[in-house]
Amino acid sequence: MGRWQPDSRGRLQEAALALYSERGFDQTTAAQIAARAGLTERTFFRHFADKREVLFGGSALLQERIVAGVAGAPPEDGPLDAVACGLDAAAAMLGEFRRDLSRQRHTVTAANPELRERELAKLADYAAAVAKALRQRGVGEPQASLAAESGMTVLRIAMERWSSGGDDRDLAEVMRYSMAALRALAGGD
Amino acid sequence: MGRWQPDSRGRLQEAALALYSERGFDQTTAAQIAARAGLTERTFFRHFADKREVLFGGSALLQERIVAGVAGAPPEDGPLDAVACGLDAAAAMLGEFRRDLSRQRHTVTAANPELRERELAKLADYAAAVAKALRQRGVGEPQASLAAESGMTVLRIAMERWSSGGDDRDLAEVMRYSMAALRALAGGD
DNA sequence: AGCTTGATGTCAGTGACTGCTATCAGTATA
DNA sequence: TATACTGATAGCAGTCACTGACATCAAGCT
Repeated sequence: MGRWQPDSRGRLQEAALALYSERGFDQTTAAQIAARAGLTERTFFRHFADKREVLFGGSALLQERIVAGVAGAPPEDGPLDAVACGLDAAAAMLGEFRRDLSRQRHTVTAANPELRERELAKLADYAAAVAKALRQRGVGEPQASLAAESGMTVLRIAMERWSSGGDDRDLAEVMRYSMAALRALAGGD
Repeated sequence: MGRWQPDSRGRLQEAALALYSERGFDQTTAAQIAARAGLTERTFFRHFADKREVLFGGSALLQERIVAGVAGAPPEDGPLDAVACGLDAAAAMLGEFRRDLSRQRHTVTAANPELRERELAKLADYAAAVAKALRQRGVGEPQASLAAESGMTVLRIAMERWSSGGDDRDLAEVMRYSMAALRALAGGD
């Protein structure tokens, strides 16, 4: 067996979510998280750029999936249809998580402005990547950015409904429902 | 004359923008900003909650204007039309600023992830307020949130085009153009 | 004159985050 | 088999964002 326990990163993520839930984000220090994971504060900051980032471990992978969904949409699809394919990919990945964990994470991020800020920044990153994928499909500006941002808005609002328990349906269904509502709003006003 | 120079808050805002432009956000300390304004670090933090907030002085007022625009829209207007009225109000206020100052501010915020995060958080605040105003007009969920968020997306993309110099038209025109593009996207797909 | 208020200053402290250096099991290499 | 190398960690010192408690003192009020 190795010199250290395996999966320090995962242990830090678990410890952080637990402590943020129990004591609150502000009342938790990086040193406490590290100690709970059997590591030092210095090591925490080697794995995560800051105290917030530890809650967003899967975001790079999620972004890849969304972009792949958009890029893999049928060529004849319009911008918003392609974005909807990306959302399906996102729902497929997010739906795998246990819903109680999603809810716990949502409770923590909803309770703290700094964490909400970071969440929005992640969504903006996804949107930029999706806009790029749309441009590669031949969509111009500002259509590409508008479609990408609208898609991330739908993702956010659907996640909100889904993880706060306001809507009991499958995540993918909530997303399709929200997307349809958006189209109706803009189109049949 | 008073015991202190007048308008400490304004002096801090000017000093901060100047220093963030000259040396960069990260390379500027709160103490330096305060010193440039003839004040102490402690006083800086009495006026602004943190180092980022000093660049967002007018945001509360802007939010009021947008909400007033939405609330004052003709009663028969649909959600997106009401939001467009809010955007007109925003454009009227933002268009008053000198464009070179807007551009300087935009350059600074675009160059720094923490500042972009804060900008997104402000837009999310506006969106929440707009959604509330729409609900008071009788719009249900998720339509109210979707319309509000879409409106703030349009505001952001239009501001981006306008202040980075990619579009020479009047800000209000750029916003209307972007809003029309969004409607076309969702409707005539 | 005495009292109150409000904006500021002073000081000491906590904690996020960084740079540098040391350690040491595992691995490759001579 | 001995030796150098690598990678993940620990330890330590430092900067700076931000906070709480208390002091100051002009201006206005009674």
